[in-house]
Formats: sequence, C-alpha cells, structure tokens
Amino acid sequence: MTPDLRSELRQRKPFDSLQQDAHLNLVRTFALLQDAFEQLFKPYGISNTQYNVLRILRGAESGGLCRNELRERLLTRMPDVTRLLDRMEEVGLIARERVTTDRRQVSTRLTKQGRRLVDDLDDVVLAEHQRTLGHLNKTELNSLIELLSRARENL
Amino acid sequence: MTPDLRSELRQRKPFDSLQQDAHLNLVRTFALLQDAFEQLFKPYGISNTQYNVLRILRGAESGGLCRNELRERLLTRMPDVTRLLDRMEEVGLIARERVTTDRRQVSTRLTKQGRRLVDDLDDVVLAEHQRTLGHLNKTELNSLIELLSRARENL
DNA sequence: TGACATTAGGTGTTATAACACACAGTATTC
DNA sequence: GAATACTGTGTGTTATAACACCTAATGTCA
Repeated sequence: MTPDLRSELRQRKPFDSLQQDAHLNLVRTFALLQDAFEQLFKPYGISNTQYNVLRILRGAESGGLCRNELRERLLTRMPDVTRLLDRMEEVGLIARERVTTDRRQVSTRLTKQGRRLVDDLDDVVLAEHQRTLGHLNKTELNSLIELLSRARENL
Repeated sequence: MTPDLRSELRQRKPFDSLQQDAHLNLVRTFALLQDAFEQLFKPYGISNTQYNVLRILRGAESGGLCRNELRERLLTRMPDVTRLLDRMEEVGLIARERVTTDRRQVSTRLTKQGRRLVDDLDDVVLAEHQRTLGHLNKTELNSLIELLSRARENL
C-alpha cells in the first residue's frame, strides 16, 4: 500500500473530489521532481528553466530560434523570456543576433560553451531520471504518460 | 489518438528515455493546470500558494498552525513563508499571535474574512476541477493517482 | 546554574517572475 | 505610397521567491 497524499500532508477530511485528489497528487509530485532537478542543476549554475532552454535550442533544427518560437516550446508559461536570455547570454551560454530577413526578430542559438554544457549534462540528467522514476516499469510509465496526455485534453 | 507532447513542442528527436518522457509530460500538465487555477484565483486577489494556505488552515484541527507546521503541509517547497503570511495578514485573510506556552512560536489562523473566502471558493474550485479533469473517468483518475503516488516513492 | 546547542521565527539583500507599456520593423489597405 | 494595424522585442516597475544570516526562547547537560 503506497502512502497516500492525504496522510502525508496530515489533512483531516477526504479530498472533495477525485479530480482534486488527482490534481493535488500531480502538484505534489511535480514539486518533488522539480526540487530534485533544481539541486542537480545548481552546481552547474543553471535553473530548470535555463536547462529547458538549452535543451530546446539544441533540439532546434535550424540552429537558432527567435524569442517567441522559444517561448512557445517552453514547457511552462514564461512571460519574460527576454531577460531570461539576457542572463544566459551574460554567462556565455547563448548568443543572439538580429535576423537580416526580418529585422524585428532576434535569433538565439547555443554558444560552444552552452552546447558543451547541455551535452555534458546528458549523462547526469539521464541518471537523475533513472533515480527518480526508474522504479516504475515500462507499462507504468506508458500508462502515466497516456493518462497525463488525456488530462491535458481540456487544458 | 491523443496528441503527444513531442509533436506539441515541435521536438525533433524522441525523448531520451521513458522516464524523461513521463517527467516532461508531468511538468507540462502541471503547468497548464497551475495556469488555469491562477486565472481562477486572480479575481479574488490570491495566488495558488495563498489558496493552499487558506485550505490548510481551514483543515487544521486546532484552528491554528505555527509557521513551520504550515510550511510542512504545503504542497510545494516555500522558503519564505513569513512574508507570504505577512501579505495575507495585511489584506486581512489571516491573523497571527504569539503562543503563550512556547513564546518562540507564532500561531496562524484564518480570520472570518479568510474563512469566508475559502468557503466561497469551494464551488468555483470544485467546478474548475470538474472542467479541467472531469473528462477522465473514475478508473483513469484512480489509476493516475496511484501512478503518481508510486512516482513519489523515490522522491 | 551556566555554557552550549537547538528550535522558531524574522530580516536584509539579491535574483527572478509578472505585468503593463513602448518602440521599431513589417504587412496591409485604400 | 501614406495611413494604419500588426508583430517581435525590449524596458520600467512592482511583486514574489530564494538564500544567508540574525535574534530570542527553549532545551540539555556538565
């Protein structure tokens, strides 16, 4: 029997609805996972969001993305991407240059240093995924993924 | 066929591992849910975290909780509960008073206004849970809850 | 009981997020 | 091609989060 969230948080009454129960479980699980990766990235001087940016930029076909494209691909809403990128540029992880074909746009790409960082992190990130969720078997993971996809249908 | 996260985020390669896939799905789903409730609470002038505090204080048996007890029951890590409570006290949602038996502690409880707010919110919160996750049936919700509990075993 | 550790809470400061607004470049319409 | 709308980006400002440190009250143990 897995310890349920209600007793973990010492809540008196049962949750008001099964939907709420699922919601709270999701929030709680997210928070713990987020904290784990925050600690993981701390020695490298980057945040979860910044790692996300590095990962997206590495995955971009063209080698560069403008600010709004990047924002759309971020997992979380992020209203101030400009200054997030400012900070990453300042420490030399990314570089920006104005696009010649549309001078409104600014293309962002990884620097060598940024590329090396995200490449170097592959191993530790993979290991952390293994540590945090490795005890779930394939069936469970696929089931979880499927249910989370279903959950997003109305979001 | 549910739209999968990879195509949603226009990612080139498949995710490196099933654990990572689950992780990213979880982060994405959390973010969308969080945003939905943020919008819900905005007209009432409170944040998700503040609602969480109200809910916890209402659920507390004794009627009051000291800062650290409250922090432990929060779903997310929150290093600066003091000033979170400062703000809630300022707008009259909570009240604090020093505990006489242990003068280090400060007990926090809902004011009438805070109690009324969280009571009034019950309906809209329930409706929002219904709107966001109501399309999942009981089996799916229970399965999701169970899998998320399992996921937290190593966290 | 006096020295020391521990615990609860708060404060100062810096970093980041959030929101509204402004500006420049581009597209559109007449 | 001039006026207008739209789009992409950046800036100013405020609110919140994060981190390290500080103080007071209590507990512990010689």
